[in-house]
Amino acid sequence: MPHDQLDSVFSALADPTRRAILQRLTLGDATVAQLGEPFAVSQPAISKHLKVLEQAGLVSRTRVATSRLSHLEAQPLKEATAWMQRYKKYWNESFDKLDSALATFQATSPQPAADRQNTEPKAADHE
Amino acid sequence: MPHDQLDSVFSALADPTRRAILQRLTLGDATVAQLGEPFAVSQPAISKHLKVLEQAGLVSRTRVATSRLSHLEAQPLKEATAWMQRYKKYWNESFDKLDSALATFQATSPQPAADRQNTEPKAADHE
DNA sequence: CAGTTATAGAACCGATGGGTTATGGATGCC
DNA sequence: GGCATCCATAACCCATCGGTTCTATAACTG
Repeated sequence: MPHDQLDSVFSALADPTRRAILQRLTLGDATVAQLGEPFAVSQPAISKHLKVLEQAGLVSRTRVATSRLSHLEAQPLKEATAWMQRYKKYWNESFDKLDSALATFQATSPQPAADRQNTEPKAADHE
Repeated sequence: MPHDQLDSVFSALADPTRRAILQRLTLGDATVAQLGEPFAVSQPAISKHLKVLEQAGLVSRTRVATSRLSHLEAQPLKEATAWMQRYKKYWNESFDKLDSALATFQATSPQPAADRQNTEPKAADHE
């Protein structure tokens, strides 16, 4: 999963209205009007949310008569979960591991005052 | 996990620099300067990212001499994952279930054209 | 074909986000 | 105490976001 897809999925999920829409879609496909009904916002606002969800790959849409049915596409959630799973082993890490990071290099100029340093990640490739 | 905590966790994760910082922290605690080193941004920018991560509960910080060490706190990731797990059963849903949603009510005024309707979620409580 | 329904798009607005530079505060060192 | 180092805060800029209202388009209905 490329960065920007994670970007778009996480930022789509960052909005409570959009999360509620996804939850609603677990009950089955729905029209824009139906999806908007629980919320005190205008119809274009819902359309915008759906567009965000669609671009994140979380929703697909099909025309049915004058309506457009939204359908939950959960695959990106699977991939986002996969990304988070990397951190599983840190979920219940004991507190006395706070100091586990050790100095493993002596690098350039002004060293930070503390001597608990880590290896340089350098060109960390952002995932 | 309350909404706004999910909000802050997901929006914290929506930024690639912040995700990279989290990943860096799996190697061990680090100073602000160390965390910023891989990125072509100013020091205050990193401080801001750390503040966002801290407020999302993803990072804790302790003073050590003049530095402040950031420590990964993965617990919110566990909870965010738990939220996503609700969708697990939709991850590999077969396509012919597109129509699985059935009309289960005949409600108010203008019915959408399609007859594949769902039960009204009404006052869906946003999770 | 005219009208109605369902939705999308355009234009706008205030708030927020990520970035900057400049400055201030806390701590360690001589 | 004075200075250097590490970091945070303030003030600002511009882009994006979530919302609005108004209008346009697409498809059924009579």
